[in-house]
Amino acid sequence: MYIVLGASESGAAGEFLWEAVTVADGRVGSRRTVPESKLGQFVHEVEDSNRPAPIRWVWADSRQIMPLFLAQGISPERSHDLRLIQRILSIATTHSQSHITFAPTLDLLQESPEKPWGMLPPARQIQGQDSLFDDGFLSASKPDTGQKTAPTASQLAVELQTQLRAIEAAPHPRRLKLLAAAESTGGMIAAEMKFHGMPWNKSLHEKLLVETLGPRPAPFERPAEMEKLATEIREKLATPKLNVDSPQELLRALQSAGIRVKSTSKWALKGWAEENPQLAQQRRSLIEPLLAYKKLARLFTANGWNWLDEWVQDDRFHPSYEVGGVVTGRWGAHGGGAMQIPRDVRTAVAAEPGKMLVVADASQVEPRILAAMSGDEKLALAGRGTDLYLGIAKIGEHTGSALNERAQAKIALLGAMYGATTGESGKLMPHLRTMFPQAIEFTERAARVGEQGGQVSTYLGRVSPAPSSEWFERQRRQATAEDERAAMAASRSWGRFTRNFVVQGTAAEWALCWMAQIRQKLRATTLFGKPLQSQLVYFLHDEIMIYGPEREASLCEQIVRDAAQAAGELLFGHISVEFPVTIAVTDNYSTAK
DNA sequence: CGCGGCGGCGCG
DNA sequence: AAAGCGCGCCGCCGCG
Repeated sequence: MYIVLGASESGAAGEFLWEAVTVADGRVGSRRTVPESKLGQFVHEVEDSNRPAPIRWVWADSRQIMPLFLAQGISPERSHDLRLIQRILSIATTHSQSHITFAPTLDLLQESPEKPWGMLPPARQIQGQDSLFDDGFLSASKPDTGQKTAPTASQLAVELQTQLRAIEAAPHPRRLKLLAAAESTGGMIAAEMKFHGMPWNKSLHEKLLVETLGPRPAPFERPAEMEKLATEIREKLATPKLNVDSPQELLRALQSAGIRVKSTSKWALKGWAEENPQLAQQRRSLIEPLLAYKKLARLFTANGWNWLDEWVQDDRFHPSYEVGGVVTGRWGAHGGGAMQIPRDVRTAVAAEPGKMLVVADASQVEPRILAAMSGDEKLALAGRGTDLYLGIAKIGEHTGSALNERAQAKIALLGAMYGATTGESGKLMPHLRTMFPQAIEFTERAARVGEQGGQVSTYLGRVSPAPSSEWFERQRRQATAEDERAAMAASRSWGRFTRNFVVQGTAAEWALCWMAQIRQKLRATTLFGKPLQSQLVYFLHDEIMIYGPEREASLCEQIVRDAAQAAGELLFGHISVEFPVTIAVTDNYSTAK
């Protein structure tokens, strides 16, 4: 049963009124008005009295409603986030003639039941998107006035039914239903993570900053250690007024000093130092301070004192995640760079006394997903009970293949998923193809669809965007040899995108299911008759962090492992692909892994 | 002056 | 100085 939560139509003055409307078997049932301050209590009571019959709460936007629940001390069990699901359905329907049902387009995506993707019609059939809600109908408040103009429960109930019909009419309703549930749970988890925050020891962080940069500088000034290095660099280059932060100035100064690099990047500088060991010591002694300066500059600007002031309150880092913010369905994050916390800075992520961090990292998710999607039993077997890359190397050894080392296996497999053609990865590809023809053929089919301007889909049904009209224009007009070359390059490039999309996107779906399973198990588990206090506090593509009392850590560890395998089965059913997880129970993030 | 693009670097 | 995917953030730099 669904219960839709939207604005009440009886817009009384004073406290904001919500309305709850039940929807079951496609019919709207009872209605009830709930004042905002009682919303959490209402949800809690309804869930309790209906247990074990599942209730799925429906709302416009988790980002709006979840903070209300969390502030009232509850978090619903299941949900359907209309904004998130509409986005998933609408990408698939960019081509659709109809804005009522999404089904016709989804049918076109399906060549045959065995194939998880197919071709869409050519670009000229692309229509303007006719979503019901392009006007921001689903947004719950007007940014300019801050006034609530939330959609009513009745309006949302209509949208729900539209979405449910579209899902039922899809080629794989079970999969799309699972995606809707997982994505919605992701919406709740993201809100919970933001609410609880990640433990962040401000004084440890400050200690790290002072030790590496020196004391906090005055505004607009460089920290002492950076200034020292800058002075050293200016002296060695004989350019007293050089701004070390300016790539242009720096590049010119380097070239004047006889260091013939094409860019000032770390890689270029390291490469130059390696290629010219015979050159004067003074010149190489310049590279080191320069690299050191870059390292410090990065720490200072990205995760320095200003960052601490802005993002860490009361020893908690509260990042904003954007569920499905990446085209492939991965989460994005805005503000605070939650998904780029440098290794060195992780020392600041420390457990308080009596608490522990459970840091779990799923091993080689993308190649395992490839094995599962492509049904490549040999690749699945290579990863059973062991490191997948090592498993591949061992197979290579037994069969006398040139691909017989772990490092090679990793480069080759990543290259296959990214579309590498040159370098070591390109060289190893033929051997990989011989070993795993089914998996390799799968990635190449995905690439071919993209090269021709088609769209691909993840296993659960998230569809890749169509190329831009400029892309199609480039394919159409190939007057000169230069045009032809550009068209080919663009085609290949889009092929690499779709090739990667299916794997990265399905891996993101696996990760969503993993987290959803963890959340569910954490909620359902008790210790000495009491619910667990441990919370999911961080997520990074294939890694999660749980924070809670030390005594719960081993339980959490088991939950995380079980959830990983359960996620695989939820997606693919019973398959021979394993999803092993590396777990560190630690009081400091930097010591994990 | 503000803005967007870009080089550079952090993460998976 | 990457190759070969997906991101966010910072400072610089050129544009209007």
